Amino acid sequence: MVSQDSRARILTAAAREFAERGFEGAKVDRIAARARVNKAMLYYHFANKAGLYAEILRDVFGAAADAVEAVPAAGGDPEAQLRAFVVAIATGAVARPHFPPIWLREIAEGGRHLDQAVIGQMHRVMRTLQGILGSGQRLGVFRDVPALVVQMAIAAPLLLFTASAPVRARLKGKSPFAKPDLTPSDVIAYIQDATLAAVRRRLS
Amino acid sequence: MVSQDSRARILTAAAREFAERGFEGAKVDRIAARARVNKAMLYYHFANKAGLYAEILRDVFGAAADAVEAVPAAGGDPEAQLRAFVVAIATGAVARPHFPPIWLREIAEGGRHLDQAVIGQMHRVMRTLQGILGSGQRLGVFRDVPALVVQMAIAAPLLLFTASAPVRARLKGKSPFAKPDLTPSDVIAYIQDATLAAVRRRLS
DNA sequence: GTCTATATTTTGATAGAC
DNA sequence: GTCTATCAAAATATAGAC
Repeated sequence: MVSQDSRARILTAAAREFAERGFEGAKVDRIAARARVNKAMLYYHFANKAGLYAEILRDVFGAAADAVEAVPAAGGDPEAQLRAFVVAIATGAVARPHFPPIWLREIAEGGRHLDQAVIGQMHRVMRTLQGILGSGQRLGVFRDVPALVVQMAIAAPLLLFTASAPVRARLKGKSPFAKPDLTPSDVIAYIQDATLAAVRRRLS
Repeated sequence: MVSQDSRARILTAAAREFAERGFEGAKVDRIAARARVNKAMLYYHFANKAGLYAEILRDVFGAAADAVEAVPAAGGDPEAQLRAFVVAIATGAVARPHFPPIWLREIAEGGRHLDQAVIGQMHRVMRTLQGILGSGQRLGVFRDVPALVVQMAIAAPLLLFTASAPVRARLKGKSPFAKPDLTPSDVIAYIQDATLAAVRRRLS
């Protein structure tokens, strides 16, 4: 159907617009223009700006939760799973480039637009990480660290690194930014190392 | 002078409003109301909304740069300085609670409002960290890691933790958030450990 | 320095024809 | 499903008196 087409185009255009400008900064006219649909079409498919935004939030967080939950399902020892968890968060963020800015903004907003569906998806991520950390503790290889802190120490640098790509590109050439042309892999490797070192039971 | 008073009140009110709502979400009427001044007063002191925002950005980033630069000035071995660097970032963020959300948003925005002054302040922070890492490398206790990655792995979790306080408070009681009532010190200690473990030269 | 009143623009949203 | 035309509210900014 052609309607599916226009609806889908609106969703991708809106994701971009919300990522670049935030909820208030995003303009309905601009979303319609980017999607190459009439503004009235947008209101035919979605109740209003907030409803459109909510749908994108659910999609974005749902994909992250799915990627993360695939990690323990794939098996492996706790250390390998923790490394894979970092990769899952990172690739999820890279695969949907609008995800990091939207998430950062949502946190800064105090979660004003988070509905029950999205909160549930955040819980799925946390439960998965808690599972990995718990199994490591039971095996005696991990010490007892609050999962929320570990989650933040993993996700936050990845989010900031991805979201800051435009700024860093703009500042390129000017000293200490992007000096050695950092790749996502550099960041992933560092966070894997730091996380495992911090979580591992000290042999002493 | 009474004018200083109203000007200062506008600045603090604006910092709060921008932190809570972002540049577009912040409303001039609301800033004036929160500052208990007439809206025309605001335009007497500041050219426009963007000018007011720019002034707050400069203040916010300048304070962070100052706090960070005090660290090497205080001396100590590289490991102690790196720990102190983490504390400086964290206390800077806690002391100005509007700083984390504003910074997160600015990154998500692609640095649209960053002027030369603010970029210079970011450079001061990076240069300081590079100095600490470099001295550790020359002593053979640190390995060679890109300063930008280390900076992100330190600042990002602290920013997210502080900025997410409102969300976490709202979600309190509901499972895996705020389970053991995390304090900033918990996060600081974890990041210090993780950073040092990741940066330290492996003995082997 | 401070206020009232108001101009101007932008923007979210809808009515109604096709 | 799609479009034109348009409304109504909000929001930035200023003129001008005190």
